[in-house]
Amino acid sequence: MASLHDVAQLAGVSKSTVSRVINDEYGVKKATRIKVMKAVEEVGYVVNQVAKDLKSQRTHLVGVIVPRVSSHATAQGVDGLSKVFDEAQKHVLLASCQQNAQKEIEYIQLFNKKRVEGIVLYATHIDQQLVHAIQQSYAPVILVGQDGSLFNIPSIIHDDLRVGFEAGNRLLNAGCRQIGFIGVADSDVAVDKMRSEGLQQALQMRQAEPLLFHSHGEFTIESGYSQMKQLLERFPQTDGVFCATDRIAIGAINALKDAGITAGKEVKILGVGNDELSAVCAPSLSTFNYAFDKAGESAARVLLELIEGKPQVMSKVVLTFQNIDRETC
Amino acid sequence: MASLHDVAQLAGVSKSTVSRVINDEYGVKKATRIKVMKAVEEVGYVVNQVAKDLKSQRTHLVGVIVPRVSSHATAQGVDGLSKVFDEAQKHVLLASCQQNAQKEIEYIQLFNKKRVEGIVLYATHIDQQLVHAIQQSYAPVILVGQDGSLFNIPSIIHDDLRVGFEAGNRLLNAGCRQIGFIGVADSDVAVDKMRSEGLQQALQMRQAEPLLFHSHGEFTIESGYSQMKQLLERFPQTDGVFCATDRIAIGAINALKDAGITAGKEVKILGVGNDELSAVCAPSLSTFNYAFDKAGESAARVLLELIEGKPQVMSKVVLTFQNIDRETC
DNA sequence: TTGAAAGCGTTACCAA
DNA sequence: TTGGTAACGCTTTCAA
Repeated sequence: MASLHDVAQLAGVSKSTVSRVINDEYGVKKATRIKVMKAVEEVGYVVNQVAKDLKSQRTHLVGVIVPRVSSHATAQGVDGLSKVFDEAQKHVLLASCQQNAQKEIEYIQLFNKKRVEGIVLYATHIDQQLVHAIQQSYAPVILVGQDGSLFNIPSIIHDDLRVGFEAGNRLLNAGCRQIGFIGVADSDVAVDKMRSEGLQQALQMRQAEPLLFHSHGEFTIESGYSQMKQLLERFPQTDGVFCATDRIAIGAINALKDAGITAGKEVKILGVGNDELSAVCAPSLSTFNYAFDKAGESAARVLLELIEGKPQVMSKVVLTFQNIDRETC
Repeated sequence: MASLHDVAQLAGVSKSTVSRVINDEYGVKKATRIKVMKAVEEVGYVVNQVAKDLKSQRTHLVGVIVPRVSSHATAQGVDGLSKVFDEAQKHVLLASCQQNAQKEIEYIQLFNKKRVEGIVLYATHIDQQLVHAIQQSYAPVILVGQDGSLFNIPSIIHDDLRVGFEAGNRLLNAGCRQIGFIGVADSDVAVDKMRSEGLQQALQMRQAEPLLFHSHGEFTIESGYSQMKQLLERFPQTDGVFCATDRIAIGAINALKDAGITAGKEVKILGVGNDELSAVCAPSLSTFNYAFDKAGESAARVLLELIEGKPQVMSKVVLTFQNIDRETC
């Protein structure tokens, strides 16, 4: 592949001159410019950005780490942040970890070798190892979805405590008395811990019955289904269920259906996320709208400021949500 | 940020020696090795991959260009190809074009500057300009979703003609006589042209009534809804509709519902893709399963072979599909 | 208006 | 077993 050197030779000028022409600098005679441009055409010269990056010590690269891209939260998020980065002329190096938490750390290190200017990390949990890796990172890291502010890692999160609190109030207002929670791994602070805690706070404050159950499963429809099925047997008195995500909630709706129960009548169901699925399923799912695209955009914007060396002004951004009332509550 | 040079100085050895230690080459005295490792720790040395890439003339980078990531086809595809590239130690530079076709070309050029080793392009249409840009690319390009084999661009596609043909047969077998097609932009050969053409061929072969209508819209539920609504007025005799995608089909189901018609009874509906939505909506959507994850994996694998300099053995891979029978047909 | 040379951080070859 | 040096492809400074 042709280099500046080849072009220079063909045009009969020096590399410096070719460089000047390529970069539209002035102070080059028109005749030389044309001569050079012709040579560029002829050899099919394409700038070597790697060399340029090395010379300039800037890569214009940002790293994005996600557990997987085919989830509502991350897909929307990646589109959101791509847009912002694109406008800022940054390019996205994407790593999909296939749910393998160890890889998050490997990618943080890899991205540092690649000299990315910043990293957006969609985490599902946060432990000592991860915190350490982030602190070791030369490139600034911003966390999305989990709260790392305790460790001074700037974070974009959703208001998971309040969403649980709201869920409790919505279920109680709908007349529920025996309320349970279907969550995910308890290492997931945002999705499992905060949301259930908010729910419990609401029950306490309203002096309702304490939480009937809190079960742990996966982020899938199938998992929601099988959990709800088991829970129905153990807790037939259940009349309200708050599910940590919409997909889990849809599984729960199906389990109720199979048991001859209509979600929204005998048992109220509430999800989180406002996944497209929730509008389409039957009965349609009452939920909370989480602005995943805005989360991505915010993360990108905050990271850009950090990259530009602006002082870090916030320790976290907590995004709000909207109640979405449909048929199941 | 510390470089080999700094480490060398601190350890009191030459850069060459440090390089040898870093890269685990043998022929280094144990004592020196330890001395160097200590220095590495001390200055927090991190390899500069940019310099390494320049020196070795290899970036281990592949570019992936998508119209957007938050669609079933691309999200699944990106996860699939990420997995394969990850195993092959390649890293993914992702560009989300926000449906702006001009950007596809810009990104092909940008990626060449960045010296990616190959490019996966999810295209929504294919024109002279795009073909030209691909032919100019030094990095091999593989197309997903559209057939570029006519221009000698290796392509991974779904069997869009046959899916239309099958759709025709399924609708006819279900007793439909007045069949229409709801498509997308007619510049989209794969999704609009091929699928409708297959449908027409089935109608012809079975000597059924010719296609009642062929309308053009967007890839959204809303668009499917508004089109179906209009078409119902113009063609009240319709008893079967093949929709170019599942989302469009779901919009159509809702439009029928609003008109007091049950999809699957008076009017049969068929979609394409087996989007998760199709299993969850009511009535549930009969469709065709497209293996988007496999498409991504295939693309990655084919590209890897090209990168490794293996001869190009195929001009396209046509993936098959499965009929998914649910309630609407 | 142009060119020569140094240097970005590596590796690889040759010499010591 | 180690070190010096050139080279990867570019930009930038200084001199001509």
